[in-house]
Amino acid sequence: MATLGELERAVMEQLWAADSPLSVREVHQALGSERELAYTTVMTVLDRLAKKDVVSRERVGRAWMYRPTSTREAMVAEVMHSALVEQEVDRSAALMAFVNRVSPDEMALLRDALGQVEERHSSRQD
Amino acid sequence: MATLGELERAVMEQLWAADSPLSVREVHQALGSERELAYTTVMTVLDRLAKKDVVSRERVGRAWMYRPTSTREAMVAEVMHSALVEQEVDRSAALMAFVNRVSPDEMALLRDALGQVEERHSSRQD
DNA sequence: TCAATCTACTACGCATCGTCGTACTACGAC
DNA sequence: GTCGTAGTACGACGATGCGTAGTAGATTGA
Repeated sequence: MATLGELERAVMEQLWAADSPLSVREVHQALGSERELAYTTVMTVLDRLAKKDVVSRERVGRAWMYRPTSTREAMVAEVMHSALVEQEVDRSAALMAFVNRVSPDEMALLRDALGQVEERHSSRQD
Repeated sequence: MATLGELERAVMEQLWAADSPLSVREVHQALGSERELAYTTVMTVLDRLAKKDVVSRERVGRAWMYRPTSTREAMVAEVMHSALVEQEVDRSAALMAFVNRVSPDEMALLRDALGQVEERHSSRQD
């Protein structure tokens, strides 16, 4: 579930960019500006994404409306975490390597995120 | 490069567990206790890993000796980071989601790692 | 010289993904 | 009520990656 194909990813872009569920036709048209694809190609991809639970769908009239099951950021976090908790890996060393690897900007963002979450945890005990 | 197959992963386990480069035969024997594989199967896998630059090899006599190109932890960090820097993703939100997702233990480790790296950076300015 | 060892190359089956066609269904316009 | 259009369901094909292994050829030690 971590790795989507290229077209699958492009379809997800559209769904994430939209603020409401999209039909196959809408995704097809949105992709149309970048690449020419058959309508059924988009349909197949959305179908596969639904089978992988990456998107969910809901019937509206005779059409299905598709939306992502989670935000892009949540998916990224999921990939990051699943890499970390891989068996046998030394998490401490892996996190050290990770922190060493990020840019200064990202490190600052990480520090902020850590601060916010820890603050939230402590304030929950009021 | 992020996703290795199951057998590829098992081979990497052996290489990471060893403290020196291993020959095909050694990897084959090391795997032998868990699963029965043809010698050439292991050879093929090591060959593919070398083509992917996940391992490097060096000739010793008529045989090749294989070793990982990076530690397991560095590979994990790499996967985590490449997920984070994916185009278009809101890094701040992704890092928030990540921090929210880890266990308390992992959060403590993350805080330590961040502290160590930041301290190292500041002390470098002496 | 001969057997053992090692590599290089090829191959096959299966799963996934990009890509699409065909067949069927339902609904609105005439 | 029929017919075209929009929509779905399902199947399929080629490429690629991976698990798996066989065969051919080279090299080396006895």
